[in-house]
Amino acid sequence: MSVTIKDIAKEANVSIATVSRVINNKSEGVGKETREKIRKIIKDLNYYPNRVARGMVTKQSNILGLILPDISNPFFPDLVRGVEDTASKSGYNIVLCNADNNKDKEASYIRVLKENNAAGIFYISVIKKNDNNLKLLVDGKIPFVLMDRRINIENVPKVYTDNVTGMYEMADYLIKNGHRRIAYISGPKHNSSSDQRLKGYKKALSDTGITIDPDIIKVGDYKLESGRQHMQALIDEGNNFTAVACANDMMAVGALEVLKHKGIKVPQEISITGYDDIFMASVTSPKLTTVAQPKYKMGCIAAELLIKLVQGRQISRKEIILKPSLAIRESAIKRSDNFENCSYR
Amino acid sequence: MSVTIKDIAKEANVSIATVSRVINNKSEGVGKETREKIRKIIKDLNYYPNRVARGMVTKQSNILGLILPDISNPFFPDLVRGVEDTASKSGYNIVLCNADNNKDKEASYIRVLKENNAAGIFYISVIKKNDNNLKLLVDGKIPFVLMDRRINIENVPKVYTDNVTGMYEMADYLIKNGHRRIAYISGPKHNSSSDQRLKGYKKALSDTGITIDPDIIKVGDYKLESGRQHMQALIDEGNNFTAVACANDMMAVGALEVLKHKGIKVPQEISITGYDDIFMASVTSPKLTTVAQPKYKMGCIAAELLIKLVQGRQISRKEIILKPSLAIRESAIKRSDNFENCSYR
DNA sequence: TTGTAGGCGTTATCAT
DNA sequence: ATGATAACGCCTACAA
Repeated sequence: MSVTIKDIAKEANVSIATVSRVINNKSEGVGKETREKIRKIIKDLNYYPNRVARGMVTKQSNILGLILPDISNPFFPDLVRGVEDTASKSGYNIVLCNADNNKDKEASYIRVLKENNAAGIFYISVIKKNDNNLKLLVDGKIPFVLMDRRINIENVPKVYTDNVTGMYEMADYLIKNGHRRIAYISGPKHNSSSDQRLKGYKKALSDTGITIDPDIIKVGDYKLESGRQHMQALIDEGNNFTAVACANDMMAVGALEVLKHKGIKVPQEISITGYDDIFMASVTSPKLTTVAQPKYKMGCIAAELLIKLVQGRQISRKEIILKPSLAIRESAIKRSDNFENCSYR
Repeated sequence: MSVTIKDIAKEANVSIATVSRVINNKSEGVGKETREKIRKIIKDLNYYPNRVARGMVTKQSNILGLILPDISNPFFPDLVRGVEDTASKSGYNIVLCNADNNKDKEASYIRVLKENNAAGIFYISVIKKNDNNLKLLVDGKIPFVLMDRRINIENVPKVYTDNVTGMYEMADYLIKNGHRRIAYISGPKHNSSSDQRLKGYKKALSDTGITIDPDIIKVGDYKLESGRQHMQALIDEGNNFTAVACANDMMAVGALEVLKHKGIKVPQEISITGYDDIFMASVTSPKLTTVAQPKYKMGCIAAELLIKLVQGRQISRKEIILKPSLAIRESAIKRSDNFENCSYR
């Protein structure tokens, strides 16, 4: 049995109310001497307050749930670190919930989180406007912030990066480097980030008057293997292109592999780009040119937001859009003029 | 305010005791009809039990702390996933604690975890026999298991992989491939896994009668940059070697980069190996030959262990040693006979 | 300045 | 088969 407020009270010959006062640093209501004495005893007995009991009466807790698809996905650790670092600075703990984008798992986590009296929830998921889990959150009156994905739901705090602009700028960069035939390996359909990025790609092309050719747009699933497959297909089908933009780094790495395996020189013959700037992007060869998201920062900001919410403080903006930036490295360069004679044709 | 057991009781015209009985599925003590009625009301009112309150009386919680250095380190996500997956299957939640191997941070997390009445703790850290935080855990009578590192402390449950054997086998593999001059880039000193791996390397060499040459043993810090630096140094100092074994993949990736940059062919001129088999190892070019640890499995096993402990059940073994295995890929091959004429000499 | 007592949502013991 | 009630550790009016 651990030491409780009662033990301290008994030892100090005061009431538990007095002890409680010094524990909570109530500035008034305790004599200086008593305070000192109690402090000493607390230390001697190695007492620490029981947050669970405290939570019962204050209706608060320092537990924040973090629901995300999968911590093994290299995109998330940085973001999670950001969340955890700033949360812990304010005394909050993070409960990790890997839900694999599975609605049932998410619902189950939400429930357990509620049962545990979690103060708030970070929610990273493929969410639709009328999502049932969203209702769970709203009806449960539990503060939450949506992260990473741009979702068209009003009145719900969210923080994400501008995926349209990110991919727009990347495509634009390719175009400015002379590329006209730019293949695209997209993420899964009906996934907001994926949709947004595709949109950015298309917009950049049409803004420059380049025809969008469905033949060189492939739909992958954000995983490495699908990058391989679609790169393979792109080549096998005899398509004509000098660059390929991938909707994320994983697929770009897969695509790069295929290219190298075929003896096609990157970036001399074909330029290739990614998205996310996961750590791996900086160690491939050639190093991957990609779109960097401020992942860690996103985590920090989301945490600050949620904590304010939890504490009932005002938040200035409900929607925070972070700017992505290009990480120009080695995998994309100026189109070579004699690309017609590329080895792969 | 959320629905409580009282609301259910009132609605059903029974006492809270009865409601409690059906909530906890007590087989006896409730009439069939009453039970049905209560079940329905629970559903209708969308009631869920408050675990915090329950914990107050049962002295239990479903919260497990996971103290690790840094989730951003690519080695950990898989392991964490293993922990979380099996924990959640048994209804336990994981509180993530990134402590950066910092004793104070760890101590602070341990404290908060105790305050939150955590049921148990996974502890991944560079721990010494008389570590103060260890005492905190033991004195606090909080069940915990040590993970990942082999630590020489009795009577404390631990699960880790055999690092000596892992590196022994890798060095042996290199030797069997004709290498005699095998450089080594070690992890930091006084780090158990690092020490063990170095030990394995040395043992493999001496078992074969190969002289250990301190000149080609460098001490890094497990980070990519130090792999770069020491590879550079190895070459600059004009050392003679045909292979270099690195104590982890990160450093191997850094070393590989330097080699490629210098135009030295891997593996034709120099073989290189890593340790850990993080995802990245499978996408470098050449793909990294490395020592694979069953990371996910380690997480699962540790979780099973801790949960048993928490539930007061018997555990069969206090120390579980997992076997590493070689992941033979492309970065290490047979020593070429004319290595004397390598381009880098 | 300090103490008393009620209550937070449950479980568990003991009656009925 | 059910109900009343103490207890878990703490906070917080309200009283003294």
